[in-house]
Amino acid sequence: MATRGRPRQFDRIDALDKALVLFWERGYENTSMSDLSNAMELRPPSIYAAFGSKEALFEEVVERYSEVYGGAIWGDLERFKHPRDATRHILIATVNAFCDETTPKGCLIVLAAPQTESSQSNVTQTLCTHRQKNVETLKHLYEEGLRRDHIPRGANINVMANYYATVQHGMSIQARDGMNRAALTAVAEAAMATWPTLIKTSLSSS
Amino acid sequence: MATRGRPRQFDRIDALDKALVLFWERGYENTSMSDLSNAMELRPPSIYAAFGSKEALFEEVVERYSEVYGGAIWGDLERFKHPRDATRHILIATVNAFCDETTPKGCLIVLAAPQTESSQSNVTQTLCTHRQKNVETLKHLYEEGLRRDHIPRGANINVMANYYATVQHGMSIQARDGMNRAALTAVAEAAMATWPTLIKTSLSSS
DNA sequence: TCCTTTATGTAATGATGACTACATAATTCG
DNA sequence: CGAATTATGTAGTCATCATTACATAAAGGA
Repeated sequence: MATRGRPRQFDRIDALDKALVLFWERGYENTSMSDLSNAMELRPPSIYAAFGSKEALFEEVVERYSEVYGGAIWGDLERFKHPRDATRHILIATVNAFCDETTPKGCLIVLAAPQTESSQSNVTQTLCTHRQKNVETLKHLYEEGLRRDHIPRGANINVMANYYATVQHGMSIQARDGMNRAALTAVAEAAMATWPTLIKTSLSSS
Repeated sequence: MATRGRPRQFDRIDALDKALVLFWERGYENTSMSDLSNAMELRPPSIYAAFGSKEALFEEVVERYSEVYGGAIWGDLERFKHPRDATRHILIATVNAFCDETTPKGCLIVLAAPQTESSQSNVTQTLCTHRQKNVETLKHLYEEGLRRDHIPRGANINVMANYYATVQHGMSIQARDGMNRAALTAVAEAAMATWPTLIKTSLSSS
């Protein structure tokens, strides 16, 4: 894009990834521009020139997080023939991601900002939207399962999607609170044990 | 205690409850002393005289929240003969609490502060401890169930406690994200549908 | 009544927050 | 080379944060 002028003296993606780790560890509010400046090894004007503002930087961090870390969980679900297998993969990949020793525990999308009830900031809106997107992904997965007769007609796929999303969100809290891989795996297996009952339409509501 | 001196001109509990609502809605970091001063209708010196500091005020808020709102969920579980019924009560009472139109959605203990990975503040420590306490309560409930043969020997009660705690934590996120009562109830029922499988010791790990 | 004690209100205080003005450096274009 | 353009570093700006100094008010004890 910009071919004129002094070239940027740092790798934009490298810097973004350093900001990502910081936001992931500490959350949005608890990470200051001063912290970011230190971690990214950049002076504030360079950060502002490259990313615009703290909020815009965070938005980019969330996008990158979705691609890099979300991809391992939500990407390429088509390879699973059965939606049950896809769901199990989602939960197990979640455990793997949340317990990776080289990254902060739990999910940035869930943990980076407390949801304020009133006067929603852009940051909380962004995170909420991303969480909703995952619920939608689950719904589409189960709609496809209905179409292919892997899930019986009459099963409440909204409930199914909400249920597995709820478990996954809860796992972020637990992982950050220190629950280990074995325990989280057991929780994932427990959630999968519900599958046969869940698809049997016995449950009410939307 | 203090019988001498000018008497306090406000109700300490009233003021605490007003602070509670604010912290519940906005979280710890997003609530300033200025906000609190307005909501509590007190000047900062009165707040500091009565509560010590923002952090100490928050600690008291968490205690009161546990008593008032936690009590409806975790209190008096002995009245249930079967741990399954107690667990169902916990989840349904959770839905009722999270969807009460007169209070903020979800749980203060889960939502009031993002868990920072490194350099844990006192606030995040306090909240983490309270969450762990709930897991312990579930464990004791299931230990008692084992003793009374309501849960078969060999069932992994740690997994059970972790699982239901995870679902409950996830429900906070979902409630704050806007999930309605019907949908949350369905999630609670889905979680209860796992019970028969959960007690059948088929699941591994701790 | 006067002294001690505690509470309140006004108005700071110092720290830290996000962000930027400005001078300088490094590049491309003509 | 010189002009235009973009990036960087220094050193700020202004707002807001939690907290408090100080003067005053309201109570009990002697």
